[in-house]
Amino acid sequence: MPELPEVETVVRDLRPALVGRTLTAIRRGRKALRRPWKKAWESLLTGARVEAIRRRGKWILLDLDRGHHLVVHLGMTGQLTTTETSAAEQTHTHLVAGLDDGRQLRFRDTRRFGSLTLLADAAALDNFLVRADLGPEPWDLDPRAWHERLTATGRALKAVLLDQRVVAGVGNIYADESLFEAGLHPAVRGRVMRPEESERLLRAVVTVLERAIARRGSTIRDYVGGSGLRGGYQEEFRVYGRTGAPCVRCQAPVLRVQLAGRSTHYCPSCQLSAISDQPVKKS
DNA sequence: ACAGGATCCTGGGGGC
DNA sequence: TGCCCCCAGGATCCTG
Repeated sequence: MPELPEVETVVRDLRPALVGRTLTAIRRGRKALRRPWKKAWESLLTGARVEAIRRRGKWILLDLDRGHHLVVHLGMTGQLTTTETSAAEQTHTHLVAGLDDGRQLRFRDTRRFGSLTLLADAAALDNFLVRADLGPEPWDLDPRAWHERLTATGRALKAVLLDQRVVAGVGNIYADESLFEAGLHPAVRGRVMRPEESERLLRAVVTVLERAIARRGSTIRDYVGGSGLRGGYQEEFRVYGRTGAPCVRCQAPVLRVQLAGRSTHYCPSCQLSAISDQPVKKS
């Protein structure tokens, strides 16, 4: 579910609620998540104080005193929230951490594509992020390097945008919305991009992500921010999930195809491109 | 090296 | 009500 704007919203919500707090009791559920949980982490976390909370791509990083880092990925349906201890525990809650102000930090994830990992020190965190091979945050991308990366591949733009090694944080929603913003067809091959088109796409990605952050991300079904509030950007979708509905610019029906294994939504008129005539499987 | 497909998991919605 | 199929904000492993 959560892409960069949603993860950023969770981090911003949790910052005032967590920084300076000490974790008290830790309770971990029985079901496995995407990465194995080690029992020893429970005692390492108990008594640890949260020094900072940050985001890198779609990863949430909790910096603890004693040098540990708790790394959280929300997968498709993950929720990381603080709540009153008295709040009823929802189904699919996999971690509950007491806080020294009497509240609780909870991790809930219906589909269990998310993960919780405790890393021992800064070196282990560096190693973890190196292995994840994360590309730059969108606003740190050098336009020339971005253009070179695009033209070095025969993949469709949609596939490149979803590749966390190229740019960190973009997922299915914001890839489609960015391509619409840039007026580029999702099936265009990176190889044929001209410098001004690459730059237009990069600007579109940044613009769309910033708009989405301002609206606290998008809630389609599961997503909530760190305080439990839903996002609002889904009200501003121009193509994502609007199959068959009229394009907001030209009224042509929005199309949906499969691309890079994901549902892809676009306006065949506004995102028409002379170089986009590659066959695309209808779905 | 690269691209595409299958896979992990649960739940909701639509059609019959 | 039940059943079956398709769909879902992601990452990773396997194949060709």
